[in-house]
Amino acid sequence: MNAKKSAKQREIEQREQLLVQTAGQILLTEGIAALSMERLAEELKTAKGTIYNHFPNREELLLAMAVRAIDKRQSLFDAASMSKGCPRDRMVAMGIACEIYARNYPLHFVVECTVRHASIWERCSEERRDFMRQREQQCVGLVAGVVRSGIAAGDLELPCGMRPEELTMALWGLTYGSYVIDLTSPSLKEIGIESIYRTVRLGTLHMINGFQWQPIWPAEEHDDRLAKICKSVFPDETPLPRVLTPPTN
Amino acid sequence: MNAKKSAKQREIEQREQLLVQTAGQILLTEGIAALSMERLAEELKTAKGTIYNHFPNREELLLAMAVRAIDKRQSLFDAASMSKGCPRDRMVAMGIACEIYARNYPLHFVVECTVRHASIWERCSEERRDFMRQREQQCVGLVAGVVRSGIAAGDLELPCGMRPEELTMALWGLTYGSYVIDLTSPSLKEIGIESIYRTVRLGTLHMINGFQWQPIWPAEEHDDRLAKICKSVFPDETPLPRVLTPPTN
DNA sequence: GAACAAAATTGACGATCCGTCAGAAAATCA
DNA sequence: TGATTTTCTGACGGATCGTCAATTTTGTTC
Repeated sequence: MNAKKSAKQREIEQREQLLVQTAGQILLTEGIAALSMERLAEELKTAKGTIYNHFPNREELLLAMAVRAIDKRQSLFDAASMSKGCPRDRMVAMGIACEIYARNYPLHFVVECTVRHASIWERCSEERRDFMRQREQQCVGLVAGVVRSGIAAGDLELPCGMRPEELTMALWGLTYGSYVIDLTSPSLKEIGIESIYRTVRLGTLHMINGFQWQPIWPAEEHDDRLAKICKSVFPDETPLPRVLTPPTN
Repeated sequence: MNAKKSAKQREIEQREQLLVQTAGQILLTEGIAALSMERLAEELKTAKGTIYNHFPNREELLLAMAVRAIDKRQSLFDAASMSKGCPRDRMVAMGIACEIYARNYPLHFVVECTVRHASIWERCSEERRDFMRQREQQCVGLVAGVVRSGIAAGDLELPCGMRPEELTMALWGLTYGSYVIDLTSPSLKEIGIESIYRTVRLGTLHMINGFQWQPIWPAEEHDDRLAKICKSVFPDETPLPRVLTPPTN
């Protein structure tokens, strides 16, 4: 009985996987406009009603995709937060996690941005929204934890009663905002931005330097340092290229 | 003939104003979902076709609202770029412009964010998109100009061949990203962020400090400095409150 | 394996909203 | 005033959402 039950069960679960996956494919290649329930049903050779059996509406489907995305992000953050080295190196690892996420998992990032929009967010069940909120808080918590360890180590002192979460927020805003603009802004090249990753790396580096988080190093050394941390903390991810200085032979 | 023609003409133009204004009201109070052409027609006691006489589709209406918004933003940036004082003070004025924009013109900011979304952007005419691109570039240009004047004055030296537009981009990402997250993130309070303006001010201040843009001042003095600049550059806007330190009597 | 119950699937359907367009109404002209 | 141009109107076709009664599939019991 259990075996047979799980036969159907498994089929359904498999379809849900396929569903989310196919939706992702469409979203990434043809944009959100092409992602209709009809289209999805057609693609999966099933009826529309069946899809509504998995998700009560389109928004919940998107949020399910977002949960997958934030799972990945959190796993990257986890690795960064548990990396060896001084607190500042761990914070660099956090930045690397973000860059890897934006570079190597474009679908995840697009989904996160999409879900953030009011028109979608407002129509989701409170449960799923709570779930997302929790995850978001956990991510912030991981970064803030690194800030705290920096303070504990005596490497960093925050001004004006600034809380670790507030520094986290500033870094979050910088990275998230930059990648969003890159995603949505028509013509960064024309403006004179060759690589958004350059500006994010330079921006975060100097913000942290501005807070006097020890040890401070100049921008010229950053690529090397980052590459080393990247290799040791994220050995399975495709390594990040240099973007600040040409390679030193 | 001219007088009579412009009678009708004026009526039409007036309606267009009212149209954009009403659309803004709905967008701000009830969200983008409530902003349908039917609803708008009803609100204006006119037929749907008449509205389509003004704008070929919903997206163009939104973009028209966005143009208004960016006009306002640009006027604030203009004032900042032409303010007296050292380059760094002018850059602070730019930050003030952003904060005023986000605080005092919430509709404008929401519209800018909305229009940025692919589903809307993709469906606009190339003319309007070009227009927006141009405006965006002009805004970046204004900020980059202040960076350049800082370099020219010998107050600032950018590392790694960083271009003024790249520093602009980093600041843009930080402010834009933070305000967007504030707008769309469910629960910043719970995370421990009492005011997004605090984190943006602290973040930008320390990033600029990190770049060693002279003169450097500590965070404790920032509120005072900012208030003074705000008062002198934007005398007509409601002044920004202190957010970093309590008032010193 | 047959009869029955439960669960899953289907696609037609009502509802909503977009954008169009032929005809009505209003404004302009001669 | 009558002709012509401009503007306005709302019914319509098309797309998509989400529902639900009917149907098929799956599971259970004897």
